[in-house]
Amino acid sequence: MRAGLEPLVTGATFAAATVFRDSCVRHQGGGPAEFSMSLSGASVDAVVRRGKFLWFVLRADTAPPLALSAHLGMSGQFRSFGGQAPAPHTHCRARLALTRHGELLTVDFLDQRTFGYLHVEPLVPTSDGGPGGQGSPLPLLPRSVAHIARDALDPGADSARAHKALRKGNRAIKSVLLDQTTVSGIGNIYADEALWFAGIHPLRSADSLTPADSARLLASARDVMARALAQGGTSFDALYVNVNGESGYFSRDLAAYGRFGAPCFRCGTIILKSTVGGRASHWCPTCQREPRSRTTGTRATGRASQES
DNA sequence: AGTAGCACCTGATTGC
DNA sequence: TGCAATCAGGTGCTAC
Repeated sequence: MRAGLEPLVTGATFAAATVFRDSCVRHQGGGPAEFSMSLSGASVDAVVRRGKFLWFVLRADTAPPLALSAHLGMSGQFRSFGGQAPAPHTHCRARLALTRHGELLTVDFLDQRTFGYLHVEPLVPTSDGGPGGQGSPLPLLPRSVAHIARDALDPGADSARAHKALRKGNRAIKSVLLDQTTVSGIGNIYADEALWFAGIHPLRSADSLTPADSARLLASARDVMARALAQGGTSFDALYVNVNGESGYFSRDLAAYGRFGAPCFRCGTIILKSTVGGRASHWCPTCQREPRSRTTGTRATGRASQES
């Protein structure tokens, strides 16, 4: 999504912003009026991503500099239209009108499940140093992204630090992968895929991983995310499309997620499904062996009954 | 301090 | 055909 937006909006200027559902700007203290006012006349210098957080860096004529931050939640999309835009879709929560080289550009924010949001907020110095994230020209992050760790694919990520963070605590390793303050960008699908590739059971406690385990796991996560990115993401239906409304193709290549009851591609064992930390989880009981109870004698937390 | 659980929503699908 | 229950790719707050 970031890569699709960047060439369209870099150098463009916001002319107007219309909010169709107030809750999509719920993090904007002054509501829709403040949101529209903050954007009006602002130009876009860059489009940056860190994990699942995306932001448009606004030209810095203010102190502190500002960004238009976005999170797509579960079902958010951006759709762009050049020239005359069609009537807004039922799920269109906000419409952004921009101009560039005298041309009109419309960017709609659609979101069926309304977990996504937009807001204009200050950019602050990063706590982890270096560039703000992919696409960023500045060592700054939106205030609401300051607590998010670097992306698994961020070339500037400190992998020694990531390995250490990944192996901390006794939570299920899958829960740690989903915790965006450890390593960001890994969601429920890519967590299951990374664990399958690395041969690690989702309920293994994080502190039971060896350094070799965590290295293999992070490498698997990077690999699956890079392959998904090259195919335009993981689309199951019309809810997950790019800025032109087109689907990605990675769902064809999933090895674990959504394959409950089907044979493992490595060993043929039937893939199981259960919940870990409240999230649907899929794994091969042969390639990803069940953790034995730990030295404390307690059972793995979050263990749930398996579906038959 | 760290973590589990729930709240926040809409809509498609499944089962009765 | 209708209605209720269930499920969905995320995050952050609250209560333990």
